[in-house]
Amino acid sequence: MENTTESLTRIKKRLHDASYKLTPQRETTVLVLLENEKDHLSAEEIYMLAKLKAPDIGLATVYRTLEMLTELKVLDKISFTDGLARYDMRKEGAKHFHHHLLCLECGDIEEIEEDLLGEVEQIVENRFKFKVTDHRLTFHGVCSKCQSEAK
Amino acid sequence: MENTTESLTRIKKRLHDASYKLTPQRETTVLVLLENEKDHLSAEEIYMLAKLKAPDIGLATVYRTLEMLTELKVLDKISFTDGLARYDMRKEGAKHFHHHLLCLECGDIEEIEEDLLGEVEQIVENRFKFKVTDHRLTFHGVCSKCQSEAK
DNA sequence: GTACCTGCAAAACCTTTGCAGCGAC
DNA sequence: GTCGCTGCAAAGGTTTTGCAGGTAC
Repeated sequence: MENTTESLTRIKKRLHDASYKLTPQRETTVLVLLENEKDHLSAEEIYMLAKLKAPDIGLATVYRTLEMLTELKVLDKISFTDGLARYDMRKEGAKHFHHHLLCLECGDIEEIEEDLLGEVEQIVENRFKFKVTDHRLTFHGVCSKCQSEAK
Repeated sequence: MENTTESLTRIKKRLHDASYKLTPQRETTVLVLLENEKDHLSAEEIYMLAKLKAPDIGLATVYRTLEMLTELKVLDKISFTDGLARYDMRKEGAKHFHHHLLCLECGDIEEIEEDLLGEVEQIVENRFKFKVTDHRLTFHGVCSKCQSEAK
């Protein structure tokens, strides 16, 4: 598993290759994302956490950084049922966006790393002549924790 | 294939069972949805089309109707990449939400009726002990039309 | 009369934009 | 000095809410 320092170095290089600078504000934002990789934070939440590290950071800068990182495919932008955008780190080398399990009872979001759609994508490409470049897959249901509690 | 009158009757019954009235405004909104079933309309677009049939209808009423229909599972609310909510009729008897193919070049959205996820859902249920009740699956890529034009 | 529904306007909310200033080179 | 980046405040766009009035029963 890649650690935070390695990830940061990799992202730094990504920005540099695209002629963006890794300013202190951008580094802070990226660190917040790396330290909360599993949390599907919203822009506002990222801003709040960034403010703890760098109190002078502005919300607009966070939005601009998130937009830039999404464009560079460091991040994926996704919206679940509440209608506001959330941001999710794309794993190193991941060809596709990972899947999500959204629990309708507790709201928890679990991630599935492995790509379960290989075969399904083949069907889509062949039957619909649609060239797949990425996907969004979220299952809605009840997580194991809520299932046990319901008993 | 179910026709508009049958669908309207079915939805009318759905509202009645849930103690909602099918007011003229609600009927207009439902008709717009049925007549544009393939178009993934936004609330604003639905409002515009409803206004052609009933010029006095208010935007808030349309929003309230859409919320009610979503709650009754007559509609599914989904947001693609542009961040605003779009509404999609759930097919009669459909257990799950259908899939979408979003073309990144022309923005067109194609629907896939058949459920391609049966096996994948089994894996999710068994491996992650997650009880699946529904899903959202959208493939991003290039539609057949844009592929031919690119040549 | 009561309960539900409506249109309008205002408010709330999330996100983007304009702009003056700052900093690296 | 130029160019990119920043914070702030304002604007923009979507959705929700408060409220007075209307309608069905």
